[in-house]
Amino acid sequence: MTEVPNNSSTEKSLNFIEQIVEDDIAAGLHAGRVHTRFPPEPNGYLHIGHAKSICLNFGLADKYGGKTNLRFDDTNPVTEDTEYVDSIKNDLHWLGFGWENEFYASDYFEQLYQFAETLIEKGVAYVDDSTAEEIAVQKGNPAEPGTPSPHRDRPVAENLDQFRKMRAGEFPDGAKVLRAKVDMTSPNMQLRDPVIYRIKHAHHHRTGNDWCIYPMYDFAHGQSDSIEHITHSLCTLEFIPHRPLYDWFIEKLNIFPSHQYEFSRLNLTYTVMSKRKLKTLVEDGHVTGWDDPRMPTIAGLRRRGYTPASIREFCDRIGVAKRDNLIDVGLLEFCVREELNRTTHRIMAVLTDGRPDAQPLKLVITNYEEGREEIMRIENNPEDHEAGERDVPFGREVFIEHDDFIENPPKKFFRLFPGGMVRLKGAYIIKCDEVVKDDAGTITELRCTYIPESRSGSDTSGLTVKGTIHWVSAAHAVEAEVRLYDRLFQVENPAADERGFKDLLNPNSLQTVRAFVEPALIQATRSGSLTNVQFMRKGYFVIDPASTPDRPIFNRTVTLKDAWAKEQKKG
RNA sequence: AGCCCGAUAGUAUAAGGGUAGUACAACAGAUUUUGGUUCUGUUUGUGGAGGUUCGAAUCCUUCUCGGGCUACCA
Repeated sequence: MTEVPNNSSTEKSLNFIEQIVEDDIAAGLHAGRVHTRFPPEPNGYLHIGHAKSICLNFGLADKYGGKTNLRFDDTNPVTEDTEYVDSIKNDLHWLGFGWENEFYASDYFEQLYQFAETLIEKGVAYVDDSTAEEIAVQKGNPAEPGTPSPHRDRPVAENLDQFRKMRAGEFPDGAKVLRAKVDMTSPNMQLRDPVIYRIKHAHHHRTGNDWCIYPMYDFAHGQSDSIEHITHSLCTLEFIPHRPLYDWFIEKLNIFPSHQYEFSRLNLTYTVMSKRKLKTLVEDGHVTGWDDPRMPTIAGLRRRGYTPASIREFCDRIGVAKRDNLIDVGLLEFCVREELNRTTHRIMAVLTDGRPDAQPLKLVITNYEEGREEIMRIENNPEDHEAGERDVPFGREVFIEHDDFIENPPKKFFRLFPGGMVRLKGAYIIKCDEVVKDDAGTITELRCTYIPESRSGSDTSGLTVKGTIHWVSAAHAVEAEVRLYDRLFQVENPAADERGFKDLLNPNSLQTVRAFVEPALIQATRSGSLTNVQFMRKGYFVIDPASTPDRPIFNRTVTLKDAWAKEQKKG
C-alpha cells in the first residue's frame, strides 16, 4: 500500500465518488473502464439540481477517460412526453455536454420482459391478483413484518401463463401485477415483494401501443444500467434502500454488476427543487412557464442570463457528499458575476421605478451650449482592454437616476446633492446648482454647470470628486423595458416550511420598469453581437427572447454587489 | 417504532491516526472615473459523554440531533 504523495498544493481534493472510482481503477475493476449515465425521466424540465448530477456524471467520465450515456427513464407512459425529451437534450447541449449514446429504458422493454419471465421460471416472481390497497396492507409497516399475499405461492406455470396473458392485454388496468418474491419480513420495505410490472393500457411516447404492461422504475433502472454496462451508477440518497433490490435482480438474473452510489441532492435557498412543485408553479400561473427567469430550471436560468460556464463552475464549487445541504443562492450569483464581470460590455442605462409613466431625473447643464453635442469614447470593459471602446453621445440634457440625487444627503453619500459635484462617467464633472420641483414638490429637474476642463481623458481641472454616476443623453436615449427579478420565495427554505409553498411566494419577484439606454446597446442587441451586458452600477442584464426591434426587453440576471445599500442598512 | 444514511465556522466542502485548511458570506482597510472589480487583513468550527492510542475530526461504544424508507411514481 503505497500512497501517492499529494505534493501539489493546488491539486483539488477528491470527492467521495472520485475516491471510489480511483480505488476501482487501481483495483483493476472492469479493466479500469468508467462508464456513467444521466437518467432523467422525461416528465419535466431539467433544473439546477439536475445540473449537479449532470456535471458529476459527465465530469467523472471526462476526468477518467470514460463515457456517459443519456438514458431516458421512460417507464411510465402516462406522465412522459417528447416535449420533455427535446427540452432535456437541448438543455444538456446548452450546458456543454455531449453524450456517448442516447438510450431509452423503453428500448429495453422486450429484454426486461424476458428478465421477468426468467424470474418467474426461477420461482422468484409471481402474478398477484391483490388490489393496490391489499398489497399496501400486506407490506405493513417497517416496525413489523409484512404478510404474504394469498397468491405468493402460485405455481410457476400458472404465473407464466398469467403474465403472458397480462402482456396479451387480457386484463384491465390494475387487475394484476407481477411481484418479485423477495422477503415480506425484511426491515427494508423495498424488499417486501415489490411490484415489478403493472398493467397500463396507455400510449407510450416511443413504443406507442405495443405494450399494455410496463415495468416499474425499480425493475427497469438497475437492469438498464446493467444492459449498458454502466460501471458507476450515480443517484441521490433516497435510492439507497433500493440498492439491495437492484443487486438482488442482478444476482438472480446473473447480469453485468453495475454498482450504484448515492450522493445528496442539491437544495438552494429561496427556491424549490421538486419537479412536482415546479410544475404546479407553471400550471397555476405563478410563473410564465418552465423558462420563467425566476425558475431554477436550466431554461429559466438561461433566460435569466446565466451562462453554461457559470452553472458548471457552481456545480464544481458546491462539492459532492452525502449530508443534507442547503446551498446559499449567493454562491450561484457569485459564480455568474465572476464570469460576467470578465466578459460583458458595460453600458449605461437609467432605470426608473415601476410606475408606467415614470420618468428619469433630467439634468440640464446650463453652461453647455444649446444644440451642442459631443461623442465620448468610453471603454467597454475595464477588465478586458481588448473589448475596445464605444461612442457615447453627450449633450446639454442628460438623464440620471433618482437614486443618484438626494436633496438632504446622509453622511457618506457621495453622489449628487445641491451644491455637490460628481463626475458623469466618461464625460465631465458637474456641479448641482438648482433643484426644480413641480407643484406637488416632486423633483423634476436638476440645473447644473459643467467644468469644461474636466473632460474625461483630458482632465486639467485638478478637481477630484468622490462620486461617478452613469447617465444617458436625453436626446439620444432609447427606451427599453427592463425586468428586475428577485428571489421567487420569501423564505430561505420553502420545502421545510409548514406553510404551503404557494403561500411563501415573493410577491415582488418581478418588477417591470422603463429604462433609458445608450443607443449603442440597441444597435448591438439588434445585430446580435451582445447578449449579456453590464448596466453600469446596476447589474448584469440579458436581452430577452421576447424582445422586438422596437421594443427591447432586458432581464436582470443579478445585481452588482452594492456596498452603499449595505451601508444604508446599518442605519 | 424497525432498518438505512448523515453530523467539521453563518453556508458548503477538505484533512483517510500526526499543524483543522479552502471557497462563499460577514467584518475592517487599501486601490478605483462603476459604492463594481482587484488587493490586504480579521472573526467564526470538529454535536455530547466515555473508550483505544504517545497522539483522535478520523477508530470503537453510547447518547443526541437531522434526513430517508412504509406509491400498481421516479
